[in-house]
Amino acid sequence: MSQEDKKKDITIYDLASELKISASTVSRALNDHFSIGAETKKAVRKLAKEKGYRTNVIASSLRTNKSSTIGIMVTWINRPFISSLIAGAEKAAKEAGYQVIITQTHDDIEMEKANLKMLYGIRVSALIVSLAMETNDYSHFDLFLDNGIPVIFADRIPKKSNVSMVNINNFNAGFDATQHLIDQGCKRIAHFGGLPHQTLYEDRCFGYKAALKKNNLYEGEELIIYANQLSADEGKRLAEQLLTLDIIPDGIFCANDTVAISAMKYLISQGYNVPEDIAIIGFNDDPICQLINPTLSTIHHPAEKLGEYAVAQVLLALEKDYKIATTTLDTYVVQRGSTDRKIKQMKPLKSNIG
Amino acid sequence: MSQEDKKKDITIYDLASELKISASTVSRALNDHFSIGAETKKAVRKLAKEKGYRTNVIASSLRTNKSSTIGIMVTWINRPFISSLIAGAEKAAKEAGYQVIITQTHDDIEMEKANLKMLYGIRVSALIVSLAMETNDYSHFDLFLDNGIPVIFADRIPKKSNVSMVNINNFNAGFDATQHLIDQGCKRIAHFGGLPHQTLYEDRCFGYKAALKKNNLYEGEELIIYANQLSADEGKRLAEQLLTLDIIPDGIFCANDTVAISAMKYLISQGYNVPEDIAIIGFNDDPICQLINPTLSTIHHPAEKLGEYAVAQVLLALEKDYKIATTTLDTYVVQRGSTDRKIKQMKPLKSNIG
DNA sequence: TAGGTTTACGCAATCGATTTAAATTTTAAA
DNA sequence: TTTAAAATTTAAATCGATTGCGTAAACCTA
Repeated sequence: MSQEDKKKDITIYDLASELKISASTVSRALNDHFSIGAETKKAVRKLAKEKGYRTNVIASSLRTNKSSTIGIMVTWINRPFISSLIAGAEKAAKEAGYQVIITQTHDDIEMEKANLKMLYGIRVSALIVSLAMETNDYSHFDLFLDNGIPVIFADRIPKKSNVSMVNINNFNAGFDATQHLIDQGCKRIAHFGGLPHQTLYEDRCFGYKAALKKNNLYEGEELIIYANQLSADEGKRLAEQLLTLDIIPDGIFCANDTVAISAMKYLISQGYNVPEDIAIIGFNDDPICQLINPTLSTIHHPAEKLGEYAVAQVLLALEKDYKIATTTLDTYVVQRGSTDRKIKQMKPLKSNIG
Repeated sequence: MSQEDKKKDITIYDLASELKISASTVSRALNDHFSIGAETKKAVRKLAKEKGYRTNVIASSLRTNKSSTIGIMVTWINRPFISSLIAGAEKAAKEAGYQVIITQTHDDIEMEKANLKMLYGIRVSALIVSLAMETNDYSHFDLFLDNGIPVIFADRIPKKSNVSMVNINNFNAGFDATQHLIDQGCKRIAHFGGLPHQTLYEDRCFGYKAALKKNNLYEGEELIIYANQLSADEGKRLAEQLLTLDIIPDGIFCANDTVAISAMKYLISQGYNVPEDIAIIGFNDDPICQLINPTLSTIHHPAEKLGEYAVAQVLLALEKDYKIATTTLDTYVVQRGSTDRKIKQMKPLKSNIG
């Protein structure tokens, strides 16, 4: 296709000259401005439709310094709960007449910064962010905040209070997960956690500790093992480390499903029975939890709802003056095979380790 | 944050007036135009850096009718091989100085059209597309093609030849998968396929048939069962349907892993042994293949490479006049537990059904 | 040194939609 | 019939970067 063949876009000027009115009238008619007569509006819209007019959003954005686009910046789009979050946000955004643009940071701060610049460049109307794992300096978001562009942090939220956020109650979730293990008879419970400078992992850990304390169970720093990435590789590493302990725990609360599954596989390969010897509960309720054997108990993460609420906050911030707000959603335990000791106890059971 | 507080962006005019030169010179200096003196360029860049100047890509796009952004439109970002494709494309795009914007169609034609308009609206420089399942009319892409904006179809490609594409050799893949089952001793092989109006599924099916023919095995239309969505639910449905056949096949080639896994689970739940009674091979090599029991044999899909090649074609199309080209990559069989009959045959084996 | 080139830069138009302020037409009250 | 008020519409500026065209200054060459 050579240059000359390119179709030229229809502009408001084309419509204006054909209707023998001014471009400003066309613009206002298309935007349903009150000052334009009903007849004129109808005529403009009719012709616009006929001619296949499509507003040049670039020009519009240049003038208004806005777009009808919400940027979503996440760590990895292939994480099930992240894509659910996006799906929820897309749904809500679409209903409100907004488009959504997605970028991923691969958990890398530099990419986070680069994407941020890009999204700022295309003048997204608002931004929904799930932070990169390492991020603990938030100054690169000032570009948006200083310009009054709403930023909503979702799930991986920053440790500062003067920003809008949607998240889950990680403390309660950690507590519930641990309590669930306790209810299944676990006496010595380990925790595979994410880096505690991310509040969500810290809170899950706090919940875990609180449950131990409430039930008068042993707490010890050696029971908490941290993962940098919460990846499958890390899961194996953590499980290996777990097995070096003097007393092997009989329950593990993992900060995500990926680590839980990987650890479970490794422990089983080493001859441990799950849940009899070691019960395991994950976090997020990824679809894979139901596909493995034993199926993985986990905390259900309302990721899709989180996305919807994030957009709801965006819309509020866009309509009114910029408001700070935090929405916190609840989670619940999903019991599956990896912690289901009740049934097993029907049959004679070999005694737990530790 | 109220309106008045907003920081104003630095423009080339700000730089120009401070340096007492014209805005055009600033613009050219920043773009390294040959006609600008080295001294001037240095001074402009220095001040730009100091002042934190950031080019307004919206204004630039308006003027040039281009952006430095590549749009990627896929069906579902949470499919492992799709996110790999995106990762590959992002990597290649980044190296070439392009940004990437992702949208998903949820396999819905209307969303495909809406996203297309949006991406056109923000003047992406090029588009990489994996088609929605139902798409068999491609006229909505004319908006791009008629305007000389490169469109590269990836993986799910259209049934027309005058467009650029990157894909895998689905015929060979289907052949290899089937041949692999045959090599494992399967005599009667079923195929769970995607809708054949998508060429990739059609080709896999052709490969399947060709392998049967070459090995003089029974071919019958009842052995081919089509799925609309290739989802887990469908996988179960297809397996149920398979069990209604007069003679139960001893091997299944599934058009994706999701269906394969779901079908396998169902068959095992019905008392069949995999791979002894029925061997199963999937397609894509999703990570989950290694996590289930038995592990799933599959066709490795070079999705990430596909993404890289797609961007390579974009860059070619952008540099030169728009060229049509097709890149086809090879796949290979990954043998895992679900087809591993050789080892089992060491021990006495109950005879295959059918 | 006159005339021709280069080099380096500025002017002003342009991209298309929006918006302020002003002009025009219509309506309604006096 | 006037005239103020209301309802429409328009002209022109604007958003910020790019670019065709023009030109002054510096540099050559014969």
